Amino acid sequence: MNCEKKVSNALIRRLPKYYRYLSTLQQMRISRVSSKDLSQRLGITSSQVRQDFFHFGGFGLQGYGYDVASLLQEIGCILGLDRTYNMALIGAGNLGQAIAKHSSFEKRGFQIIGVFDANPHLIGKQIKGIDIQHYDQLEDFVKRHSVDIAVITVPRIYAQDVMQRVVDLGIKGIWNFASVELDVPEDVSIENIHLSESLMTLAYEMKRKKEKTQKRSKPL
Amino acid sequence: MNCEKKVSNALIRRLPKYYRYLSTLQQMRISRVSSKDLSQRLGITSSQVRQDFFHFGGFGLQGYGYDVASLLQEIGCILGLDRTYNMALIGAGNLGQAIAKHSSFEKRGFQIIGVFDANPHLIGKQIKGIDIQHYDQLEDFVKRHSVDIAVITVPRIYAQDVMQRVVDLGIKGIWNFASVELDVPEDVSIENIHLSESLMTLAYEMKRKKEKTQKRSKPL
DNA sequence: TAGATTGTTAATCGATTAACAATC
DNA sequence: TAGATTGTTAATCGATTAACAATC
Repeated sequence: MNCEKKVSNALIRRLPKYYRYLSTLQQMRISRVSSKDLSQRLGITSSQVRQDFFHFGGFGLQGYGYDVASLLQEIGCILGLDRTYNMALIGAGNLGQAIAKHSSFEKRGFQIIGVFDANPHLIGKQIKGIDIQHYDQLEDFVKRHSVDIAVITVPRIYAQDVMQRVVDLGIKGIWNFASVELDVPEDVSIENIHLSESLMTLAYEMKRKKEKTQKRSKPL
Repeated sequence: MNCEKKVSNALIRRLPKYYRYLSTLQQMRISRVSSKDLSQRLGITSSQVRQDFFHFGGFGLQGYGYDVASLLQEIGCILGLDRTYNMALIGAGNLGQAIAKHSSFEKRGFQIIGVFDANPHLIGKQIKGIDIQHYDQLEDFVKRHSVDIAVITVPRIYAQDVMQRVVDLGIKGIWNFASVELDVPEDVSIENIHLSESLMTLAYEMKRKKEKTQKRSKPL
């Protein structure tokens, strides 16, 4: 019944924020929330909050607000968090190992079931009880296990090749940490974590704020 | 002369992408690029590319295109990459250590000069030749060194406190990896890397594409 | 009932795209 | 000069905000 209208990218990016805040509300045993509460917390207008939920059919009750538990469930369902995802991590360097050890994804149903690297010194070592296997064994592993998402934490120069291999093996989700724009086929989803882009954006913001402050303190 | 018109968030996010691609072009010794080339590479329209650069005054030459070297320099300057940034990393857990060891930021002028943690077992160990110091020594360190950016890689529950401390010490830039929305003062810039939000977005995209494929293969 | 707050349409705002004159 | 490609304005598109009727 929903999913028909186009969902803007901006809205998609807000959904996890709603989800996260609603989770904390639930932990705090708060059962009810208004669009105004939500808007203040996320720094947007209450109009937008209502418009966002209306987009998916509207989950609230006039004069009351939204029920935290059911709203959380609805958004979780929209986001596809009502299932688990198996992930294979490729590239067991510093970042890859840190991601693999990061436990908070598991709670949301994202579990790393295989770790791969091409460096022979790493093969056989364990991360969180998972053996690091050689990259050549990826194909075999994917055939024997259901892998939903490939986490790419290899150096940038290998990223395109790894992506191609992963796509050829039929994996439809890619979480890419290499700082390259990967061209994926239409039926494959990709999410990028571009650390250096984030730092550049931070530098830009800092520069702009500094200029503004200086201009204010030194008027002509 | 520039910086007067408002720069949209969407445009700010494109600047690092231009910058990165121009860097690779320069490495490949390609000295000239057209808005069409750039647009195809980044998956946007050439109109937008020209509009983007026009926003900052226009860096091209009619009938020729853009000079890679000078465009790179201009964008670097806009982004504030024409200087170096000293960073203090707070939270030397898995993710923190991985970030500290990640060498690619240094090349762009972002250098980690101090690492802090509250865990006594970590104090005195080294990451890339930098001693891990106790969090209590942060204040002293900031007084003796120029710290531009604080990298927050502590568990989410401590993030708000760490942010407050860092802001009180006069640091104007925060790179936050904890999955909370931090309320920073107006003169402080913050960039968030929200890994779990990224994963949720990926889950959403995968779900949507799956539905589309199923609908196509099983029409009523 | 009166008060509160959503659902929903319409208005506004801003970003993207189209178009073409300018000019190298 | 002719061809190419930007600079720049105008048109379009889409997202956000405003407003208020609906209704709990």
